[in-house]
Amino acid sequence: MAENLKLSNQLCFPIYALAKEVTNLYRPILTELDLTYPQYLVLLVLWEKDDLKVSEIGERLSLDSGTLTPLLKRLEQKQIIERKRDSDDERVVKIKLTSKGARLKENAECVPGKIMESFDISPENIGAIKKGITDVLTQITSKK
Amino acid sequence: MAENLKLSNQLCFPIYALAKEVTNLYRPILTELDLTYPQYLVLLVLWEKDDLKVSEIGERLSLDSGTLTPLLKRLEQKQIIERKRDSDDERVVKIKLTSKGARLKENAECVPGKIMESFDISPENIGAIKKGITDVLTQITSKK
DNA sequence: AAAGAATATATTGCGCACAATATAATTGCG
DNA sequence: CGCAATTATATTGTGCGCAATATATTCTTT
Repeated sequence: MAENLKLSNQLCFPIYALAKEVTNLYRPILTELDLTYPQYLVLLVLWEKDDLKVSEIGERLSLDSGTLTPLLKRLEQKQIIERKRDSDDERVVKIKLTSKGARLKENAECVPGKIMESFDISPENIGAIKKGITDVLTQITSKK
Repeated sequence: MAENLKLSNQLCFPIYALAKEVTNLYRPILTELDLTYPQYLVLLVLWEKDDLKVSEIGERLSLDSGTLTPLLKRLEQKQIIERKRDSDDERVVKIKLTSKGARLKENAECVPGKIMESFDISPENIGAIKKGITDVLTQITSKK
């Protein structure tokens, strides 16, 4: 068998598999907060800086409007955010946390810790792995 | 702002983002073969060992029947595989490559090379990154 | 000021990914 | 043997993720 087509020789399959495992790791924890992992990511962005355009959230997370629009509408339905057209530029939709959305942050404080418990690795090793991953990531994305 | 909720301090976000970038990298290449990345993964498994149960493919790729059944039906429609109930145990569906599916392998030989061109990293570094990722992966999955 | 280009978001359609449930076949136990 | 438990796949429903396209607004150029 051609070596290059063996699953065990693939680099990308572990990346794909790990990403799935990671979101599975978050699932039970985030379900308690009635959130999905992508919704949680959007909130991480908003907790850091509120009142953003859809496109600004998209840039941060590499997600387009086809993904974000329905996701944001679901967050709106849960009254975690507000979507409002910008009066200065009616093309723009600004996303603002509601008070409920802002308060949710306190409940989310414990999430990273719970996740890290599953990673039974030293902080240094985590740093090294993260560096490896982000290096590959910046390389791929810079190539476009 | 609480440091632990900063996006830039997350380990899992780069993993999530990298997995998306990777499938985006495969997309134009696999589109030429009329395949998606998960379909390609199924074929990697079958090219290595043919005539597998749905569950055996699922174990290999960590995918359940909810994902695989429709995916395999699409591969069947493209006449790349055959789905047939096992006569010994009618609960089991065996997946076999068609001659077209077997021939597709030749056209796929070039895929890993094209992908690796996008990773402008030395083989040693790729190996190290892969090790880091698979280590985390086995750790998480062994914890269940 | 009007027409056309550019921009921002929304919509549609398709294919995963996974939980929950359903269906059908097989096995095991009394 | 007969029936409950188990096993294997299928179905349903929800939520991404992304390409392609649509719609609406703003900017540009003349």
